[in-house]
This record gives sequence, C-alpha cells and structure tokens, in this order.
Amino acid sequence: MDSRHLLFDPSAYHQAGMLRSPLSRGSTWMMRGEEIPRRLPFFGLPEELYDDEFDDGHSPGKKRRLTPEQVYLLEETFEAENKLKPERKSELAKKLGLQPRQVAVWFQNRRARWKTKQLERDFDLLKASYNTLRSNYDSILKENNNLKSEVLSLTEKLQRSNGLPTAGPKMDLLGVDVGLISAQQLSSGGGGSAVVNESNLSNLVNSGDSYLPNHDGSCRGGDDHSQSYFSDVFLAAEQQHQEDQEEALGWWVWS
DNA sequence: CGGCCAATGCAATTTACGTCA
DNA sequence: TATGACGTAAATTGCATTGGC
Repeated sequence: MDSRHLLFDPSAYHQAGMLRSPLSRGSTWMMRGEEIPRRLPFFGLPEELYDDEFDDGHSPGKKRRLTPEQVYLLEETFEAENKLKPERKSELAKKLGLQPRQVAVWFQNRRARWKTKQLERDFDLLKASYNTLRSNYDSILKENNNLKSEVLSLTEKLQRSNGLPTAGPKMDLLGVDVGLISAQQLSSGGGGSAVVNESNLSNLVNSGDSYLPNHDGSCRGGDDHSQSYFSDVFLAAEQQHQEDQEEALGWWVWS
C-alpha cells in the first residue's frame, strides 16, 4: 500500500501507537499490540488521531457528505481549474475546513465524473453525426442508382437508333465501359458532387473539451489514454462504410 | 545515462450514506 | 417504523508517469 493515499498521515498512526502489521500484508494495523482492520471508517479514528485543524462541524465517527456550501466552492474552483496545485489545494482545504487529501480526492472523483459525462456527450454527438452522414450517403446512393438507370436507358436507345446490337459490354453515351468506372472514382467523390458535410464532425472534434481524437490523433479533453476511446467507434464506422460502398459498387459493376 | 524515490494522476474498486418503494 | 435495494459520493488500492537527485 501507498501511504500517500491515506487521508491520515501514517506518522500520526505511528505516534498513536499504531503500526502496520508486517505479517498481515497490509490488511490490518497494529494498535498497541492489538490487530485492527486496516480499513478504518474515515472518521472512525481514535480521538488522538483527530486533526485539530480539521473541523467540519461534525463529530468524528461518521463519513459525512460534504455540505452544499463546500461542494459549491469546490465546483466553482473546479470550473476554473480542474487540477489543483499543492498550494491551492492547501488553501482551499483550509477555507473549506477539510483535509487537503479530501480536496484532492474530491477533485479526482470530480474529474472522473466529468470524464464520464463528457464521454456520454461525445457519444451522442458522434451518433448524431454518423446518422447525418449515413442519411446523406443513402441519398447519394439513391441518386447514383437513378443516374445509372438513366444512362443505361439512354445508351440502349442510342444503340437501337443506330441499329447496333444492345448486347455486349455496357457503354455509356461517350463510349465508356460503365463497368470499368473505378471504385476510386466513385469513392473519391470526384466531380464535386459530394454532398456529405463533414464540418459537423470536424467542429466537434476540434471544438475543445472532447475525448474524440483530433485529426492528428490527439485528444484535448483527456490524457494519453483517452485517444483510443473512440478509435474503435471510428474504425467500426469506417469498416461499415467501406462494406456498404463495396456492396454498392459491386451492384454497380456487375449489374 | 540509468536507478531510486517521492509526488501525483488515473482506473478500478470498495465503503458508506441517503433515498425511496 | 423498519428494511432492503439502489444510486452515488467519498475513499482506497494499485499501477503508471514524471521530475529531481
């Protein structure tokens, strides 16, 4: 175990005659030769361990929720700075009548809560963006199909009027084999006809507090771990998109 | 430059409180 | 009123990272 994690300084335990049992692998403390559970209730400490500077107005013995006033000030501070410098932490703790460690824990948990909420918001935005893209894509697909039918119909008409057989490779009006139109030409959105609007997603990703990866692969909202949070989602969406395109192109080429 | 140590952060988990049926 | 289930805040644990020595 790591003593820094404890709300109470181990030296205080030591001074109070409490030593960590070397045999218990951290599961108990020794107090004046008597073994006691290590997991003490937060305030359930012997009176001599009670920090004189710490007085939240409650008697020791219970883990108390922070008062609305304490939470308000903590929230206000979190709004301004979501990580505290040691001096600021001490200052705030004093102001609130809390242990600096309690303030640190509160900020830790608050960051975790913020991250969870942020991930939920990001997910919703991503989902909405995906739905829009999907809808646009479906429209384009439909339009492509209509245009293709039109081209074939006109080509056949032209061939008939020229007395040419309609069987064989399917050529468009310019004599280009329709089946040879490359997947690349279609997927590149060439000809400037692409309707897909990527600005929403770009704005989302580049707008700041988000766990979505930026174009350079970084994330502004979180630490190094967070860049992978949505990579799977992007990957899955990309794969699905490719599959859809292959399916559509296959239909185009083979029909 | 690499090893050690302390400080700090985060994810995962546990504990305990408050609420509600 | 008691109580059990449940959600969540507070706290702990273990590991990773960073910076100073």
